[in-house]
Amino acid sequence: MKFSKKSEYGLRALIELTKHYGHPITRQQIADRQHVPIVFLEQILLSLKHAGLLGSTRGVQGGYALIKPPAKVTLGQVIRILDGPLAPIACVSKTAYQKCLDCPYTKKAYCPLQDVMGGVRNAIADILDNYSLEDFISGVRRSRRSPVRRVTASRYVEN
Amino acid sequence: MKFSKKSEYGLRALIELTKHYGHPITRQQIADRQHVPIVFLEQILLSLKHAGLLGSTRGVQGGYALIKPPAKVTLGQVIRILDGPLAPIACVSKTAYQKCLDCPYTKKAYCPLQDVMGGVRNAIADILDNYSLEDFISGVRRSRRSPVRRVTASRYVEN
DNA sequence: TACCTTGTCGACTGATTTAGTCAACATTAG
DNA sequence: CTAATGTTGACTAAATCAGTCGACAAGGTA
Repeated sequence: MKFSKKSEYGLRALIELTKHYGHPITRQQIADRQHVPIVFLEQILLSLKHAGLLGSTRGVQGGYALIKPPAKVTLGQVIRILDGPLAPIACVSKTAYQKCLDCPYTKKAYCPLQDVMGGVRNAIADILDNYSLEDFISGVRRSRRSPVRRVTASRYVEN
Repeated sequence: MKFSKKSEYGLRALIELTKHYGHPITRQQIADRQHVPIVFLEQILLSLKHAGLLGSTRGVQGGYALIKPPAKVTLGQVIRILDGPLAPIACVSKTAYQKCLDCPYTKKAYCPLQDVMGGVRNAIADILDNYSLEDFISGVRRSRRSPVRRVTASRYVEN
C-alpha cells in the first residue's frame, strides 16, 4: 500500500515547477533542489508532459514549465498519471474498474471487501482530488478546507 | 497504491473464519468458498497464525480457527500483518517510520509532501482501524459508525 | 501398528514492477 | 558551428508478487 518513488519524485518536482510557475527550469535544477536522480526524473517529467501538465522548451535557455494553473492541478491527477488508479483493489475503481472474476460474491450479493475498500478509495480520493498544487506549495494544512464533499456509498467518482 | 492479493485473499479467508468462529475449518473449505488458490492460501493462514490471530489443529477433524474475538480484530491489523504499513510513504509511518534521507526538507522545515501524505495515512487508518471483522461480515455500511475520531495534523497513531 | 488426513516449513520459480542507466539523436540560442 | 538542453527507446539489476513443490509432523481411526 505504497506510492512509488515515481509519484514521490514527481510531486517533489512539481513543488519546484509550481514555485517557478511562468518560467521554465531545467531538469538539473529540479534534481539538485529536490535530490532526485536526474535521469529518472527525466522519465517522470516526460510522463507529465505527455499528460499535458508540463511544457518544455529545448535549447540553451530551455527547460520544463508547468502549463496549467497550479490551482487547477490536483495531487490526485498527478498520482494517477504516475502511479495509476488510487483504488486499493481493482473492483472499486471507477476509472480502472474490473470485475474480480474470482470473487465469490456475484453482482447480486453484497461484497464486504468491496464495501470497505470502496470507502478507503473514497477517503483517499477525497483528500487528493481536493488538494491542488497551489495548496501544496503554500503549505495549507490538510485540516479540511472547502465544503467537505460527503461521500456516500454509491458515489464512486473517478478511478 | 494497491493492496496485494495476499491482503485480499487473507481478508476473504477471514470472512469464512469469522462466520465459523468457534470451530476450525480446513484450508480446502476456505479455498473453495472464497476461490483462493489453496497453496498460496496456506502461506497466508500461516502468517496470520504466527501473528496470533488464528489457531490450528492437525489431523482428521483439524483446520484453522479464529482465536481472537471478531470484534477485537480490525482490518487494519490484518493488512499490516500481510502487507506491511498502511502509510503511503515511509516518512509518515509511525510503526515503520524512516526519515527520508534524500528529502530536501530537513526536520526544521515544513515538508508539503509529508503533510499531505500524513493526511492520507490517517484517513486510511481511520477507516481500517475502526472496522472489525465483526462489522466486516455483518455488512455494516461504512457510513461512519461510532464517534468519529477527528484526526489532527500532529496525531499519527500507528503506522 | 498402519494409514489417512490435515497442518508446517522452507526452498524454489516465473512474471511483473520499480528504480534506474545509457546511448544516440533533435532542437535552439548565441 | 557548437554548446546546452530536451527526446526517445532500449536496456538492466533488484525487489516484490503470486504461486508451487516436496518433505515432514502430528492427530484420528481402523
